[in-house]
Amino acid sequence: MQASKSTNLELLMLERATSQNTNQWVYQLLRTNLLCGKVQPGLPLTIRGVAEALGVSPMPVREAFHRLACEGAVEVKNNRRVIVPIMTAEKFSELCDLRILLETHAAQSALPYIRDPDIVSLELIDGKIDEAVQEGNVENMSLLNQDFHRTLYSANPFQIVVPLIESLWLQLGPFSRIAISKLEKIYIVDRHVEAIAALKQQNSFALRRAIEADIRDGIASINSVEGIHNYFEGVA
Amino acid sequence: MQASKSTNLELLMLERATSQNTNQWVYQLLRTNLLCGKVQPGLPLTIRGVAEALGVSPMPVREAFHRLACEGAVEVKNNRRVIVPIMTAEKFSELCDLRILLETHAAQSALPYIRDPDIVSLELIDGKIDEAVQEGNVENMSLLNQDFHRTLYSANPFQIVVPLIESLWLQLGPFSRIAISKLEKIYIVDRHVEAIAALKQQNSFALRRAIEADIRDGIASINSVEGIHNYFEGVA
DNA sequence: TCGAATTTAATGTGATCACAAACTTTCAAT
DNA sequence: ATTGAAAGTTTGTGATCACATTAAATTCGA
Repeated sequence: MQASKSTNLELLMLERATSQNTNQWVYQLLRTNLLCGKVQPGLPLTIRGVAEALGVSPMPVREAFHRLACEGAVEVKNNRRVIVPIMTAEKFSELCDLRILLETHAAQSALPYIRDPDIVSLELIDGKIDEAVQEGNVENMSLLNQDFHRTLYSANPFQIVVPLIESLWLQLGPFSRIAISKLEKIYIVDRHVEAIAALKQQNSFALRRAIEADIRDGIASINSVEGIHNYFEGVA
Repeated sequence: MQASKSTNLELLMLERATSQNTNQWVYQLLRTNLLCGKVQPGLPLTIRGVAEALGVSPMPVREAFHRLACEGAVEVKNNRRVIVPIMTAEKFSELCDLRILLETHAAQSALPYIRDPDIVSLELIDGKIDEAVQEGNVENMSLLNQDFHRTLYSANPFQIVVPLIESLWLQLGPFSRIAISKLEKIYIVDRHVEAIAALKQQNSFALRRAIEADIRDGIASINSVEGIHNYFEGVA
């Protein structure tokens, strides 16, 4: 009768699209929860625990774990226990460097392919972000922000880099969520508006600057959190 | 009695380390075969086919396929058929750009952590590469070359980037193999030696230049292959 | 003889099960 | 009370199976 001991697992539920099979649904659901930081670093995950929580057999969960592990989204310990990785200062620094490196490249590669409908989409997303900010909906803020960036980079039909970037987001997600939740208020210089302006002007340099500033702003606000360094490494 | 029709599948076999379980063994084996290009683009892969070839149940193969798919190493078609992806000119160009971007970054990030034993390891690997070149062993050439780069970048204990780079290698592997096999003779300016020299001097700029040159040499030799463009996209 | 429809085979998916490794708890001995 | 081993539980792994979907082969009709 006792449910799986895999701690109290709170997951953001997602509708299961009719087209996607159980594998994909479970994977997407876990992925989304990691991206928006719904699960906290250090949280142990068990196959049977998640399977019960989702009402599926252990099989799709097992596969999802392995896929997420190879993206660095979860960590398989020597004991073959799976946990949400714990952030270190060095990892955080490296992840931020790589975000800037890859995302500025992705933005510039996408620029020649940007058309008016793309810009409309981006402005739509940016509007939704404002709503999420006003509502204080942190999960949506994260997910929509990622949506903005992904939409921009994906304008390049030959892009290879988005999956790499998403891997970085996955590794940053749970930690970032902690930091953001501790932010008193979220001050925003809307770099997205700057980016959209650069797109309209086909100004590659301004685009790079806007994207880099956007990322750096996010990093800065995380670093500004009082006592954030306590969340590096030392979690029980 | 009829064996699985998944074409004539020739795989480079790997010893199964006592420590690794079936999952890991199958994954590593397929991964290595993709990295060194032992399997050719467009080749359809079936779970049961590979499982029979390896003498394991379909389960570990299924998991390996999904993991490789999320690394971009294999492609899951709409019919949920799995094939080795076919290269396009645009993908190739983008993959090369990303290699330079990420690997020069990785090298420079690793530089401060390089110690004498690391250099010894690199020189050892470089020696083995020369052997492989003289033997004309293309698989070993690829694998050892990757080994050299991976060893260099991994000197940084906080590196995040190696899995991203390996994803690029995986996508380039099968295509590169075709190109290399068509090369009359392999001319080599040994950029590895230049890189090692830069490491010894702790010369960050020279290191970046050597790594970039090494990658560009590889690209150039692929592009120099007569009629290589026929292997873009149009494979039956 | 060729093409469309039906049948047959093959394939991926997801669930269940048996097993071994790892972790917890229990209990006795110092 | 503390330490140690042993029993019990939980967990990941890998194999097998039933089912739905898709590809291939065969058959039937024009």
